[in-house]
Amino acid sequence: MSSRAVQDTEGQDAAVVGCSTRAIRALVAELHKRMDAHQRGRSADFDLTPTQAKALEELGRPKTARELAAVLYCEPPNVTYVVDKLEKRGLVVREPHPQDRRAKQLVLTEEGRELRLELLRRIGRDSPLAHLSREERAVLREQLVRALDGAQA
Amino acid sequence: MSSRAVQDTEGQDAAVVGCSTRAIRALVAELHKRMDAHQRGRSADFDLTPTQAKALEELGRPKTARELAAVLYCEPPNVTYVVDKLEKRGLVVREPHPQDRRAKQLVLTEEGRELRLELLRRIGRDSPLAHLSREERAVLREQLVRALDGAQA
DNA sequence: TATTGTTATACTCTATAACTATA
DNA sequence: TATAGTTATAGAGTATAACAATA
Repeated sequence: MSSRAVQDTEGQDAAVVGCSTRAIRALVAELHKRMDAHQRGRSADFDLTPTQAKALEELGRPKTARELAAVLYCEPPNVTYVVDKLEKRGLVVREPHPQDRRAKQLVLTEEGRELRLELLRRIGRDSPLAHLSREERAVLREQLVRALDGAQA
Repeated sequence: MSSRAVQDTEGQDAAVVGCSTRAIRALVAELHKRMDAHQRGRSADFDLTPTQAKALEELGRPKTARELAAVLYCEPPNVTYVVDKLEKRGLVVREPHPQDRRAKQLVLTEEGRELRLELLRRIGRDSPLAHLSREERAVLREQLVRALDGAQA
């Protein structure tokens, strides 16, 4: 990132200079891209697509398909799609729901739980944020929470 | 977001509590999602897909197709795809490159320049960050830059 | 021989609609 | 009648391979 001055409204560098909304959007997008690329890479290390990895993470506790759809921000048919693949690999099983016979509980197998923990460990190590001290991460977190707080969901 | 305590490694709430790498990843992803949704919505207001809008933004200065591909993080065929649509709407023209007759300069038309500025103005207004003061944005920006600084690209 | 942009094509991901079995 | 999950299908969006023009 160069630090060429803000010359005009047309310059693309205006996006990363100053503290305009647009500048912050560019920075958030860049940070997200790096963390996402990191997670994508580590997921691939275990032959998991990013969505499969996210599903595995979220199934630390059993969930129904709809609950999983909610946290993955996707529609139920996609959960079927993802869970099919995890089930074929023996990482997840569909169990009958104790209260509602229409629903199913998605539960990690022993192998699924192990892979989940390995994945989380791997993602945490050599993360794009590894160079920050605990204090720096706390400050960053504080600012992110503040930014999210007043924003409309 | 509840504030249930960090109970164990399996709890999904561990993702948003504390200042672990994972917690920050979740926060960055959430903020990015909101800003992205906002931009998607404002782009749609002008009948632009997010990628078309991003291309329009980046063409504040003329670029070749490969340069545009680089900033859009995509492959050249997709640039052809996007530029085709922008050109049909009269927002962009493909001009011969002055130095290299293989390449083309992608240049905004007068209409394209106007739409670009309207779009940027619209995105800046009522942004998800509008509730932050100028000082708060400055602090947030400072932390984001720090996080990006040492991270491997 | 390498590179620019295009065409043709395939693949991934996600969404909608229709179906079943329960509630 | 409404809801949970599945199936079938279609649509974006993106990627790879082959090609023509030029370097």
